Amino acid sequence: MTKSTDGPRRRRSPKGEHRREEILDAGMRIFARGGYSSASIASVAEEVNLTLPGLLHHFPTKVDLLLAILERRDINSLALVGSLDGNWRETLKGLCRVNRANTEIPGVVRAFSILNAESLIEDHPAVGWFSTRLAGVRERLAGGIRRGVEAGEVRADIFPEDIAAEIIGMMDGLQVLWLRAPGQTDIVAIFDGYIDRLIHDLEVKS
Amino acid sequence: MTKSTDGPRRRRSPKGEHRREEILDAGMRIFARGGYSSASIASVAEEVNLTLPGLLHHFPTKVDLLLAILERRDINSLALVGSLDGNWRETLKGLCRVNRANTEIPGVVRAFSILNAESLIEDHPAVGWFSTRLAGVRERLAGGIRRGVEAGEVRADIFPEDIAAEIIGMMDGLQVLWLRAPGQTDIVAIFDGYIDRLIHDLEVKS
DNA sequence: GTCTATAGGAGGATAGAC
DNA sequence: GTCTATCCTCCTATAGAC
Repeated sequence: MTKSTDGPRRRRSPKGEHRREEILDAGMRIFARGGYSSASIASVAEEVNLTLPGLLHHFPTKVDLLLAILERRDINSLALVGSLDGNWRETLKGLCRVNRANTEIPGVVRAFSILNAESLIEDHPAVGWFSTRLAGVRERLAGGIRRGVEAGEVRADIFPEDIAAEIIGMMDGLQVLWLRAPGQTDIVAIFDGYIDRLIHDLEVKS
Repeated sequence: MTKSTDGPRRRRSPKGEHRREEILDAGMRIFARGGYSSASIASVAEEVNLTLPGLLHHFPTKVDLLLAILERRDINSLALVGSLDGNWRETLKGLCRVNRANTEIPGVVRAFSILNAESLIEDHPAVGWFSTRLAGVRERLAGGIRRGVEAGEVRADIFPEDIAAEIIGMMDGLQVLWLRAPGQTDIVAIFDGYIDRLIHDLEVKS
């Protein structure tokens, strides 16, 4: 009853909790360099000055480590997801802010870009997470656009789900281009320009 | 002088040449399932009813096999690249045709989507190929749009390189979404709709 | 909570016969 | 051109001491 209740909180000692966070940070860095399958958890252990068994005490398997990293990302991005519920124009502008903020954390973007494609592999441990996440973001985005249609602000001859998929595809695709050639890709200007045109095209002409 | 001249042609026996093609096809299928690093060349050998050393006779290392697959893709896509040189509107419509044709070969799209992101990894054997390819396609695309500007058909206040990057990002990103949820993503309709709006937005208003 | 030591397995590549 | 047999390296994970 004291240990088997594995809720989101209720962790061990403060020191262990701190170690846990360190390991998650290091894991993110390692996965950012090589994705999941080609990365070794031994290198993660090395990054935090632990031996391999020492690390495995906190995360029994490599999959556990990956899922913990993904889970933490979910929690951290709740604030951003919250911004998907207001006015449709604000929603799209919010995505521009997310995109801009992402340029400050290329390591995180890198890890998730690689993991995103890698999770297309059958039986990859992250398939579930990315599928669920995609469905959720797409539904929220489509919902925002749909409310714009219902409010008479957005053209009624478009499909909100398709527009949502288009936007997500653009964000993800641009990130890969940006990571490959950062100096030649002004991802902020490109995405802002795209969203500006999209807003203009979606608006009901007055 | 007879063997050391390793030009693009000049292969061994007809039977060997046939085997070579079989192996490349099988390699594509295997990489489509798991990308490069998590795939084993032994499974490729199994697909063509060869032992591992038997396969390594044709491609000495795993990297050689990967590069041969990429090289062949280059040759096969020359026809498509050729279509990037005409009128800017036709160029963009040509991309729609490529996108539509891609829905017929999900295996190839899958392999290249995974490899594309995987090659972001430092020292990945495919970095060079994807970098060169991206630079080439982007330059050709931007060139087409630039000629549209010079012809007075396209607005002069846009950056052709940025628009080119935007389009490539959209194509690549949509492919990942489509591969993850094929039934819920009408990639042809979405990309066609995007290109239609883009053409409209780029046109100089008359 | 962290260590040493080690089991156990998979994958890439080579040597040499046919 | 294809095989059998083998080597070596790297990785995940476990056992058990401190």
